[in-house]
Amino acid sequence: MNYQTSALAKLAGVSQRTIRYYENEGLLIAKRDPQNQYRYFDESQVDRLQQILFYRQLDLPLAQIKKIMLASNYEIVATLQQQQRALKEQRAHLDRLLASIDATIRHQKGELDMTDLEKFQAFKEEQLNQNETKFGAEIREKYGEATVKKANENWLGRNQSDFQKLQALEADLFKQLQLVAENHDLYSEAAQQAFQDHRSWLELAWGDAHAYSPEAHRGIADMYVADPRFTKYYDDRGGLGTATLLRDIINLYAK
Amino acid sequence: MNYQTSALAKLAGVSQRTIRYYENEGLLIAKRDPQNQYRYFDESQVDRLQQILFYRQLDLPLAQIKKIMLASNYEIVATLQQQQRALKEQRAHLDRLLASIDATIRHQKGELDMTDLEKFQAFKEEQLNQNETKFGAEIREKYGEATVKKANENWLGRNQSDFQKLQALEADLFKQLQLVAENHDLYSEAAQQAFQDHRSWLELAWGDAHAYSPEAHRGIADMYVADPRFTKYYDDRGGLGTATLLRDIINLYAK
DNA sequence: CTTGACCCTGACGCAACGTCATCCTTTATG
DNA sequence: CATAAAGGATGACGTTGCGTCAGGGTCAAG
Repeated sequence: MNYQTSALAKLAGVSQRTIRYYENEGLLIAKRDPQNQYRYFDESQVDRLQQILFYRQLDLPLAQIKKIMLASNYEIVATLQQQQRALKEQRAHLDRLLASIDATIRHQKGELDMTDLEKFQAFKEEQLNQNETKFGAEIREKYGEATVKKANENWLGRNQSDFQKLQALEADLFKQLQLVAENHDLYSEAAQQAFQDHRSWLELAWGDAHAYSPEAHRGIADMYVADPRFTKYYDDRGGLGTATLLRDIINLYAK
Repeated sequence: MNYQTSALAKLAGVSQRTIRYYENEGLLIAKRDPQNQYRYFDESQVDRLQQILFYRQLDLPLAQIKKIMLASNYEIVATLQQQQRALKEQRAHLDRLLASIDATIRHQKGELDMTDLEKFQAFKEEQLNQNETKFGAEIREKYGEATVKKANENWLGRNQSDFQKLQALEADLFKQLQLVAENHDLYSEAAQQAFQDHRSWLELAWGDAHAYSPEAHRGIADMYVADPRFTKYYDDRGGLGTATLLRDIINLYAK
């Protein structure tokens, strides 16, 4: 029993284009009528197509499917496990996005007075996870890929209580910065306290993935001014000039 | 303060190509130096870019982002909610795929004697969910989109106990079909019981989304023979010719 | 004045088909 | 048997969001 293109397409519930495409890609094999070039598929191809569609369901790229169908059982399992990891990662990604989108919606609705912190926090997590932020890029250059990776993992694995400590430290940091802004004294108690707050924040944020160093601390301080995302964050919460102030304080004490 | 392309790109941690692309798409606005066509972006564009990247994170297509940034608060929320639904759907999809892939891996490893039923079940769920199966297509033609949609939701929302009832009905169905195959009597008790089993299965599978009708029942019976996926399924479990037998029985009694 | 370092504008590539447009057979109908 | 409708085939462009050259003009420094 031979199927023509449209018959096979109907059987499998896909388009003719798909059938032809698969044949062109070498995933399906058709006999050709030498007169009119019509394609004819036998039952074995029906089975093949079913297999292809099964793997396609799992979002495996056609190239992989092609290999898989020639591969040993062992290799198939390896491929599937890899795909499994990829899908799990995707799902985790979606979870983060959903959390973020949810916060944003509630913010827009005004139901929740979402602080910029939350937004920024979500944004940071996402950026850290994707290893894409300039922050990460710069640190990475200086301290190597592995260190940053550990730091990221550490950040994401942070638990609720650490998270709250971080927020508390930030709160005090802004309080101190407020004082410094009022008395204009970089050598005041408040300034020193601000520096300590920020240093503690950093150490906690980095966890044991990366030991504190004054150089790195100053590098980050510079970014607070150079990167508008961070500048905006600090200026929004502490008033105009806060990012610059913080940078100056850090540069003064981080030695 | 004006940023050139590369400066803005670095700030945001994206490529120059991305910046130019966004400008071409009208998402960012640049002043041009009339002499050399150099782009210059002011701070407002930095903010815009941040917003764009935020929404891009949520996997919103650029076209949507373009609209959103001109839209009212209300419309933004609507768009975000839509996106939220889409993402949730994606997550559910991933969950199903992961279940399927897990079963397949264990099957390949031989750890689990996955019955074809499980595979088929997963396949069916997936197909139903995607509204793509020929089964669905044909029913849809006959009874309209809304009915099928309800049926699908119903199927997917099915609980464990219903699921087990369905399997029990199928088991009995195959037992009766076995008997009919042996005595070759379409008018036997077994044949009538098989018909009743299948009818009950159908009604349970459709839930209250769609009232039973003999025409639909016969349509489905025909598909059991026409569609090799279904044919294979029945023949594998009940022996060669089972699909045809079942179709004949249904055509006889469904009036 | 030359040399990099930058900027610009095309234009192709990617993944997996959907969707024409154009042309050739096969099949059905009058 | 002529013609029309139906179905098959082969390009080729469109889609999405950029990555990645290639080719060419521009600007600051030595």
